[in-house]
Amino acid sequence: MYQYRHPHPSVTADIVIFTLQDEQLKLLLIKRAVEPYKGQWALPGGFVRMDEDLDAAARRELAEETGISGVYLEQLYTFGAVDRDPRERVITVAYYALIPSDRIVLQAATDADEAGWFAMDALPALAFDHPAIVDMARQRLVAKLDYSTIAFQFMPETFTLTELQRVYEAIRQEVLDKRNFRKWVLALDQIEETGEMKRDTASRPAKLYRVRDRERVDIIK
Amino acid sequence: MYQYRHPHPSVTADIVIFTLQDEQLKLLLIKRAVEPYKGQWALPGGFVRMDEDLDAAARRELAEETGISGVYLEQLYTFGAVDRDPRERVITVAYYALIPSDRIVLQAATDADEAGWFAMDALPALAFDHPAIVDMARQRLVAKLDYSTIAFQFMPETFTLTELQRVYEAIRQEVLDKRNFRKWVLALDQIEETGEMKRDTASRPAKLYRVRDRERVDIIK
DNA sequence: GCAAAAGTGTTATCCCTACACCCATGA
DNA sequence: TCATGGGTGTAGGGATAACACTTTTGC
Repeated sequence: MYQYRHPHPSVTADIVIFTLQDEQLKLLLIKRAVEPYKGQWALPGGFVRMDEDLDAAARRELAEETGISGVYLEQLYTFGAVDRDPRERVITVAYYALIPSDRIVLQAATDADEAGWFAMDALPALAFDHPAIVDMARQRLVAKLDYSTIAFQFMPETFTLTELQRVYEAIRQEVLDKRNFRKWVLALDQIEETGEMKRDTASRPAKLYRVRDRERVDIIK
Repeated sequence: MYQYRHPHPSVTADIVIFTLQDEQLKLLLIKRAVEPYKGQWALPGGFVRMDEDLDAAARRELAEETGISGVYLEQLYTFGAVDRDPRERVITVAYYALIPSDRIVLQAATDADEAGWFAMDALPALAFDHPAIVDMARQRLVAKLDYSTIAFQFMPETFTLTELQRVYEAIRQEVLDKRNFRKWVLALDQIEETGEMKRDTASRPAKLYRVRDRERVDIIK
């Protein structure tokens, strides 16, 4: 048992895990195996251990749910309403992560019945205050499209300009002008031609590009 | 005594309290009365109570240190490195607040020896990881100048356009063109003439303005 | 009348937007 | 040869940036 002179809250890390699949923005949810909200869908997350930093806790949860590491992860906001968990005071540090579309294979879930990808416009009912967390994450992502290179984090190793444009269109929910998009994205000077072509389609082959510095997300403009 | 099956961290709320004084961006620090870092300057802050939301904890600390309420307050980031406090695991939810320049009179400090305003370019050594918190708060503030009306939160009830310009210049650390600044700020349609003039100076009187909706911080552009 | 700060417009440049047709390939 | 998506340039409009002199007051 652990004893304290004053009451302490629990602290968890929850993660909004985004990816793009079928030209749709999707996120990973798990079905809760225990009360409260047993059987409902929720964000992956869990308690922050005493010997790990907040970012490390988020990365660990991400790895446990998806088997994925080395992706973009950013702290979103901390939610701490007194009654957000019916059992006890739980403060959650929310993160969001972006998964390249070629790495979305899920491994067997660990502490949940099931896990699955859901399109943003067809989400099931969510447990706790998770709807508010998801909503803030979506807003942050949309905002960052405009002033950072965050969208590249969704792309596989190589990709065509049209594929990249579809990513922007899916997140911003609007169609973009092809010529203007290409001028803009090339002017960013963040992607380069690989020299290869994408040949599998039944039309003219498209040039393949790669991101110059995959690790880095720049603030632009 | 409070007992738990698993260890729990402490959670605090720390606040970076900004104001403008003598055309300088300043922040409020308190001198620590207890170990660790006894006698060093630090951000105001304290434990989040079990029955108060995070924002409420920040507002309470702000009121205790300054006697001020009803000002702009925003969550900044949550800092939770394992060893950021030498005593025990302490996770802090950092906030920043903006105080109008005519409300900076401090009341007697409660749980600190002393409190004082320090110019950003002449800060003393700070306790814990507070330098990193202050740095992030300054960056957030500078960024928000560009895309929100946050700077109005520093202004007193009425003010001249030149006084407003000095605020932007102090935060951005650069001089701005008078004509362009006036065109820009008036086009925002957020301030209006009071009809009064500022007469106390030994030069031509200046028109006084007020903020249309003092409560609100708009995202612009 | 002089010092000190307030107030005021125009022009050039850059960036963003709108817009339509030809090209290379596989079937 | 046809269907499919790939690839390309220009012109107009709006916003931003540079820039200097006159006005009003107190002393």
